[in-house]
Amino acid sequence: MPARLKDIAEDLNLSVVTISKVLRDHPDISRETRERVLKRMKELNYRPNLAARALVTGRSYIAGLVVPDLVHPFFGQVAKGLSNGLRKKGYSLVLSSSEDDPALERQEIELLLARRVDVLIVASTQSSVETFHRLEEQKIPYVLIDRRFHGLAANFVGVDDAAVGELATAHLMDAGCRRIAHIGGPNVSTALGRVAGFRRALQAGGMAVAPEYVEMREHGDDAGAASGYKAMQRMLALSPPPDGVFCYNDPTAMGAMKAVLEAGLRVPQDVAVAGCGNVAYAEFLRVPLTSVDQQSGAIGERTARMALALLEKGAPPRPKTVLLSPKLVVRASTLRPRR
Amino acid sequence: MPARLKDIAEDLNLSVVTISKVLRDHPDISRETRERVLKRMKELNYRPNLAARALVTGRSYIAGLVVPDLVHPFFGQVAKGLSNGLRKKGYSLVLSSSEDDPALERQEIELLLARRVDVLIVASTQSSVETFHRLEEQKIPYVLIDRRFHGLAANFVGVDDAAVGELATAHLMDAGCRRIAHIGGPNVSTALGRVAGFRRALQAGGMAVAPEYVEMREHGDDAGAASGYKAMQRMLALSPPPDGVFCYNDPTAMGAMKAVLEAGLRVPQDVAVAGCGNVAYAEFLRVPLTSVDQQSGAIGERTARMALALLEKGAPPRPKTVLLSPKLVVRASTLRPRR
DNA sequence: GGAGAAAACGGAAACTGTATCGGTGACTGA
DNA sequence: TCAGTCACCGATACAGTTTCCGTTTTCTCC
Repeated sequence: MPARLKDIAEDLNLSVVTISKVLRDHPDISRETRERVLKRMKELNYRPNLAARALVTGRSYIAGLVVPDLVHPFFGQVAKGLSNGLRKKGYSLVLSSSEDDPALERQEIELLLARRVDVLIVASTQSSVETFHRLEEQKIPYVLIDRRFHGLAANFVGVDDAAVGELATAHLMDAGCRRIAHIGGPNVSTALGRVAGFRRALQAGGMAVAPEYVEMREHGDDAGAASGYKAMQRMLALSPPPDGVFCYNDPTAMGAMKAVLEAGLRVPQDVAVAGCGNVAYAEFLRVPLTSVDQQSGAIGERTARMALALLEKGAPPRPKTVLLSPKLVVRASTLRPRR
Repeated sequence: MPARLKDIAEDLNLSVVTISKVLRDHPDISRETRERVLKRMKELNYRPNLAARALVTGRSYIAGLVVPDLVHPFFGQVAKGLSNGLRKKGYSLVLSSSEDDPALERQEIELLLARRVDVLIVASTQSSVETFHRLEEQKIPYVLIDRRFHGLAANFVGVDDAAVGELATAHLMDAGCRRIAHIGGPNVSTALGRVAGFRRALQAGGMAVAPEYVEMREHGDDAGAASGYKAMQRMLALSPPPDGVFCYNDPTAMGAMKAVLEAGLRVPQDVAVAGCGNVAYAEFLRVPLTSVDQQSGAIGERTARMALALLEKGAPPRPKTVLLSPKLVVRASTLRPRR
């Protein structure tokens, strides 16, 4: 059994209150007693029972994180940044994976609430905002990351998805592509934002958006590669086929690239490929992949900052939005000679 | 404020004890009261305060996981498998990243202990076993994963690292390589096991182990690619250079491959390359990479099983070891015509 | 009708820590 | 000498739940 305040108190003929005060650096303890107590604490290697503390203070010093998929490097990076940011203030991170299942996500959120987490951070797969309205009723501070909801005024940290789409598409146009396609993702804000940026960039460049060049696919991120592969195969059968494609994310882009190469075409000469996410290994791919960096580390860090601010300063009158600017990382998959 | 047992009790003119019993499906409650209580719980959407419960039962229903790096896909997969396995029994996972820093790891373990986690799961970066002896003194159940310690009898789940080395090396020999090199990792059990397997396979095949063909590198996993790149460059300057290389992990292999290609040599014809980890994108690399699968998903799942067994059945008299068999996944990077 | 048992419920302590407020003794200053 | 102040410490009352044991009521059966 681990030592308790009471044990130390008895050993030293003091009251638990005194020990507790030492623990919390309360001023009205003499230097002498403080040292005796600290010494004894060390000997017993005492650790306060945080569950007990949470019970009385009403603060658990736990943040809950719910992500759709831990294996996705993006969420891994976010979790890392978050964990590092929170650690400094003594917060722990409890992690839930929703497996891209809205029902499971709700259930996990319930569990986290039962644990009385101080703040909730979620990359949601919900299609409705009801869950979050409930959180607001109960005044649970929460931060949405990556994906957000139209019409829900919530604290949010993520990348500017429209800018992602614009950036990649403009770059493809710049690289000389004339028939630019898009392979998109499921029906969440990220995918919608990116395709919107894609359209906007094409229009700004005076190019039409051919409907057959746009395909939005419902898939988990893990199936991205297979999904991109199939979509690209279909597009290559068109005549004329696209000569550039912007993909919702990097796995999708990898699948698309595979389809292009298998069809006997070259990347980037025949079809230029750009992705999003800037995965660590983008450089080592078949053809090194041009990708839009989502700033995942920064998202984690900014989210930690926002979460801590919520806890320390209370909820701001108007929820804050942090929109990070994406950065284009150009590699061989779009590097083709200008003509 | 969330509802408490007391609130429900007062509303219904019952005692908290009764409500608590309903909550835990205790038999001695009439069907009628049970239903009244459940109804009221639903109305208030009551959730038991798990911190309070933990305090009295002494069980937090929390498992602590400490990994060196969340971004590494291996640990992401383990965390996912673990989280899924534990969820079924109502356990949550609190996550700490040690950033490959032994001191930080110890500190995080302390924090988890203060939270009174029921079980600790750690992929340790410690060089000494002292931390774990302390855990044993305090009778904290724990499971080591991935990396273990010579001379420490602890519950362990991981892959058979010697088999990893043997499998990859034997395969390279089989592919006709005559001068096989190894680029190894830092001084932890995984790297040591793999190099041991490497040596054993060579000896079993009647080949000598040239010291200049073996390089063990201290690096975090993130720096793996850079590290593999440098090591390979050095080896290619030897005469004769190796014609096959088994790398500690996939990032290292990617770096090595880059060095080979930059030197104007071909993979696999001039140098065959094998890695370990079987990362999701191995198929899409410059040359699709042959890799030994570490069974990361299975590790997570088996660890969850073992952790739950520890909690339900108590610690077994002798710690158990689960050694998973690695599987070789052959791709183009070692596929060369037999002569 | 009364013993005994079963069913349904509740009182009180316990878990470990924190907050609040009050108390004690020593010293100050007039 | 005595009120006032300060430094230090402790009694008590929680926080929300479980557990142990006890009580009350009803039922069964001879």
